[in-house]
This record gives sequence, structure tokens and C-alpha cells, in this order.
Amino acid sequence: MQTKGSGPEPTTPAPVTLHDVARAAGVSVATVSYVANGRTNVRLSDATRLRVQQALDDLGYRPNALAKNLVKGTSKFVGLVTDGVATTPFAGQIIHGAQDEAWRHGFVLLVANTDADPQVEHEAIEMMREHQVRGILYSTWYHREITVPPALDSAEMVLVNCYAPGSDARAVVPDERQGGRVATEQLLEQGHRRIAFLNTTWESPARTGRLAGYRDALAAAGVGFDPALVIDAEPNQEGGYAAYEELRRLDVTAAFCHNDRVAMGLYDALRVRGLKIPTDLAIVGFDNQEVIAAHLRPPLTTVQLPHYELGAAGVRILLGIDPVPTGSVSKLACPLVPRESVASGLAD
Amino acid sequence: MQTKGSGPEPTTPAPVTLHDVARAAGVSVATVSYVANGRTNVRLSDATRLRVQQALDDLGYRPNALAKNLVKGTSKFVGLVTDGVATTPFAGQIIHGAQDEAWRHGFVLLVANTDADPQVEHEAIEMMREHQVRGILYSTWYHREITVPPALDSAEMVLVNCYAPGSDARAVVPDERQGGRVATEQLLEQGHRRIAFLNTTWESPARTGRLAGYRDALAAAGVGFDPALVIDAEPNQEGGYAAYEELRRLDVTAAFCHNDRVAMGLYDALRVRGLKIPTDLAIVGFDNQEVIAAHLRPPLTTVQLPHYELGAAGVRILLGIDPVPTGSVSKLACPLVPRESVASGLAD
DNA sequence: ATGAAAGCGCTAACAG
DNA sequence: CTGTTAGCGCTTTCAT
Repeated sequence: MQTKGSGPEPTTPAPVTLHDVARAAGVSVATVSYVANGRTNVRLSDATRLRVQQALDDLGYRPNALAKNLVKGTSKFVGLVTDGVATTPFAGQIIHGAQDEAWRHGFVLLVANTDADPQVEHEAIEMMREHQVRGILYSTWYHREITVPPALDSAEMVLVNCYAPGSDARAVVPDERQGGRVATEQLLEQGHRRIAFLNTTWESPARTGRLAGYRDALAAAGVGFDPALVIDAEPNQEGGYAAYEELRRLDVTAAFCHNDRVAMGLYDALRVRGLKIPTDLAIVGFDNQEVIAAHLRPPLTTVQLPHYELGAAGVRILLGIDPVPTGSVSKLACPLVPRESVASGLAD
Repeated sequence: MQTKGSGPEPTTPAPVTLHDVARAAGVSVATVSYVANGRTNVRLSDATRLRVQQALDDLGYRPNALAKNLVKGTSKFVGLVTDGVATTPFAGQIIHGAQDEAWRHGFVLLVANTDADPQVEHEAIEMMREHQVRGILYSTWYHREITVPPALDSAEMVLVNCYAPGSDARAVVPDERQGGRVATEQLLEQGHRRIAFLNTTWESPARTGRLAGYRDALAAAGVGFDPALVIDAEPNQEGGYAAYEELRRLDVTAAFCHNDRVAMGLYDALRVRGLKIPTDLAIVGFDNQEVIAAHLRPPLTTVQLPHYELGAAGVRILLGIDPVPTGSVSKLACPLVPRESVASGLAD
């Protein structure tokens, strides 16, 4: 309220309403509403239309979205509840993709980070529903199986970067298998035949999917699968560094690492031995973690998780723009990001 | 609507309203409103209170936040418009901090990534205002000077990770100078006296602030400032690697790097020469970019940018929880994250 | 102790 | 062509 009170009133100035404009233009609120919304199916004289528009501009009218949504019964909100994508370096792209796509369709993104706390998760979802969100994106910071939180029952929603086997929820996840395949193919194309795979020790879709892709590529190239070439490694620098001990005894010319961090550790191990990449060993990573991959020496060829697209696709499915059947889980391709850790000429 | 219509109605089931509950409990909506909001200052018989509560639970009543906010005239939204914090690895913590803090006070976070496009920025702000946000946080992905977008005029807002010299906007930024000081002190405490500073070439508060901090620490320790020890380096791995050429001629025992990436490059340069950290050279970085700092060999001692706190503090200022005067720019401390790239015993 | 009623700002029939 | 009116779901005096 902009009374002349001397108190420091930090509230926003004057919310000018349809009513104000109507009075100023000497017309009814309905008329103002029409021109404010640019409705052409209503017939208005150019004269009034102009006069109203003038008043609209003069007073600096801004519609109250709350009121608008109330009457329409549905808001322009899309909720995103995450267990920590905001916390994670590259998974933040899920937010980015969701926000961009939502925006593109006139929707605003409501985000809630739950840090995987079921209580917070529950409240976040309730609250979004109270705000009449059009739907909710439920996402995880790494690709995994989940069980849909009860609060999401009978809510319009789609799972992002996770999936729930039992449920009929629609989901969108990265295509780990295709990613594993494209990584391996890259090595195969350079003539490598004995390719080690430093797989993660964590049970996950990434672990099984990428392995399957690795085998797909091998099979397609007519190269036999040798289980001995699959090495368990902790999914971080230390894991990659340690794995070298095992890898050296394998007589391989290339290694496909579960992620960029493992690759980074492997780089270290090779450097200590004075070995060169890609001549002594060609390497491909996974994740395309910018800060690592693009700046390792040599820059790391890797595969990218489609986080941005995951968020965007989730919104598209939610809004019904990409129609997919109930229970479907869409897999998004993981593109190869070629750099210099795999020779461009024939290796070996 | 759950009519028996055969069409696929993906809309949420049945929005049960106050009215529904009132009828079910045989009371008026006012009464229901009272108990739904747990108002104790209104006197209601325990009997009705219980009966209404029962109906509330039975029907699974969920208030419509839109309607609630409409009548109260203000929403429970806080907007966050960023030029790309969602895009950046660690700056995503600004979102996280803002979201957590907003949540703590019953507010929801509306995010909009503008990718620094003024047009998008304008629309994002307008739209947030239409949604009657309580206030807007305007943030940048790296600490810098900005000019406040006109759309923000006369809006409740605070600048996060950026500041606008001319304006009377409140801002909250990292204390670069203190960060530079604490980093240098760490080296000084270990007995180092000739400490190189690999400063960034980018003109920025980080560049000038950290240098000032470096000098502060030197002065406090009675060590003379030698301009020759300040080396320009591109703020990435390549910059750190290249800077070694200059650094080797300097006869220093330690180096303070503008950021972790530069430190990473420097690690590489040292390794190539067979030099050891911290014995041959002690190193401290800046940013605490987890994926690098914690996993370098040895792990990197660094200074952390308080992104999470920046977001949280921004919200607190916005909501008036942390009262600060108009035009003030609060500086948040950058804590030291000690690891192993600085010896624990006396070096040199 | 409880209910009726007046809006919040806006949209959408329905009248004229 | 334009104005009147009835709500959207909820809060809040003011009666009773």
C-alpha cells in the first residue's frame, strides 16, 4: 500500500489492475481484458482498441498471473524435483534443458532440490501440486532405478534420468548401451582389436548398459569378447590410476573408461610410466565433463550424457508435445565427442 | 474431471475445494478455512473442529495456492534469474543455496536461465513479476560488475555474485580479497617466502581482489612484494602449463594459482619435469572444483567460492531476514580447503 | 461458536 | 460493438 506512511515500505509500487485501466480508458474491464490479450475474435472498434491500448501503456499494466491462472484453472508452471542435480556439476544441465524447453512453451520452472530426503521430497511435491503445476518432472542426478514417491500418484509427471520398472510412469533416460557402443566403435575404427573396458564397480544402468554396448560393437566388428579385458574400477581418478596395474598385463592398445575421471586417473598412471596417449594407449572416456575432458593432455575423446536433452525431452513429454505411451521409457542418444586421445590415423 | 467420458483425460483427478469439504462436514467454508489453516485465535468447538478435520483428511483436501496468494495479494515465490549458473559446474550451487533457503522460509524458487540474452532476461523478469514474486535474485555465473536491467527497476531484488556500482541495489558477492589472503597465508605459514601468483588475464574482481589479498598477506608477514612474481596466465589448464616457463626462472618455492584449472596445468608442467608437489613446489588453487581439486595427485589445497552461501544469503536479504542497507554489497568469506599440495611440515 | 458475504484480479458467457 | 455479470478458490470482516 502506497499510503503516505513514513515507514520504509519496500513493497513493489502500484499494482495497476484491469479495473484501473478500464476507468482510465472509460470502458469496461471486459473490453480491457480483450485488448490486453489481443483477442481478435472479439469485435472492437479500432477507436476503443487504440484508446485502451494507450491506457494500458500509459499505466504500465501488467496482468496478474495468479488471477489469470485461478480462473483458467491451471497454471503455467512445470515443477522439477531433483535429488541433487543442482548440486552436481554437469547434471545441472537437466535444469537448464527443462527450463529452456518449458520457457519455449510459455511455462515457468519451479525447482526443488530434495537432497534425496523423502520428507523434503514429499513436501516439495505437495507444494508444487498446491501451486497447480501442469506437471512434475522427477529427476535424479545419476541414471538409476527408483520407485515413484507416493505423493506423485495421480499427478501428471515424467521421470527424468531415472525409471520405475513397476509403474506406468513415462521416463526419459540416456541410452547407455548406444553410448558404450559408439565409444567402442571409435576405437575399433582406428584399428584397435584388444580394447580394455574399465567398468565401474557400482551396479547401475550405466554399468550394464555400457558393457552391453561395448559387446555390441565388438560383435559387430567381428572381434571376440574377452571377459578378461573388462576391469573393475572405482569410478574416479583413483580407480583409473589403480586399474593400470591390471591393464598393463593385458596387452591392449586401447581402453574405454567408464567415465572421464577414470580416464584422468589412467592418464596419470601412463604419464608416470612415461607412456604416451594415444600412441601407447588410445583412450575414450564418458560424460564429457568439460573441465576434465577438454583440458587433459591430450584432450580426451569421450561420450556425452544428454543431460540438457533429458530435461528438455521431459518437459516435452509432460506437456504432451512429444506424445509417448504410458509406461514408456525413451532412451536418448549419447553423442560421441571426438578429441585427441584416439589417434586419427591408424594406431597399433 | 473424472466424468465417465471415454476420452483420455490426463488432467489431475479431482481438485477438492473448501466448498466440497464444507458440504461434506456440514459447515460453512469459513469454518473449514479456519481449521485448515489451524487458526487458534478463532473459537471453534472441538466437535466441529474434529469433524471438519476428518472431512479434510477423508477428501484429501489440498489448498489451491493460487487462490490463496491471490487474496493475500502476494505469492510465496522468489525468482532467480541467471545468465547461466545452471550451465556452469559449480555455480549451480547458487541455485541450490537459494532454493534451500527459500524453501526454509516457505518460498518456492522460480528459475530462469537467460544465457545472457537481454531479451530473454527482460521477458523472464516480466514474467516473474506477473507471477507476483516476492522478489528477484539476479545472478551471474562469475563474479563481475553489471548494470541492472531496466525491467528490474522498482522491483524488490538483490544482486548475487555481481554488483552494480551506480545503483542502490543490494548485492552479495564473494570476498575475493580475503580469499587471496587466506590462500597466501597458508603458504606463508609453511615458511614460503618467495611465492608466485599466477593471476588471470581477465579483468575482473577476482583478478584485482585476489592480488590485493596476496599483497595483504605478504605485508602482514613482513615479506616484500615483488611484482616479478606475479605472472599472467590464461585461467585454464593450458595457462597453468604455459606459465611454468616463466615460473621456473623465478626461484620460488610456492605458487598461488588463480584457479584450480590453472593449478592442474601447473601440475602437468611439473610432472613432465619430474618435479614433486609440494616438495619442489607448493601449490594452492582457487574454486575448489571438486572433480579437479580433490582428485589431483596430490590433492589440491584450494580456496572455495561460497556459491551456496551466495544464493542463500541473497534470499535472506531479499526476504528481509538479513537486513542490510540499500546499496550495500555484502562480501562472503571464501574458506580455505586444505589438502596436500602444501606441505604440513615446514617446506623449503 | 459459526455462517453470510464481500472481494482479490481476471475471464468468459450473455445481454443489449 | 461493448458492458454486465457470474464465478475461479480462498480469506476475512461482520453478523447472528
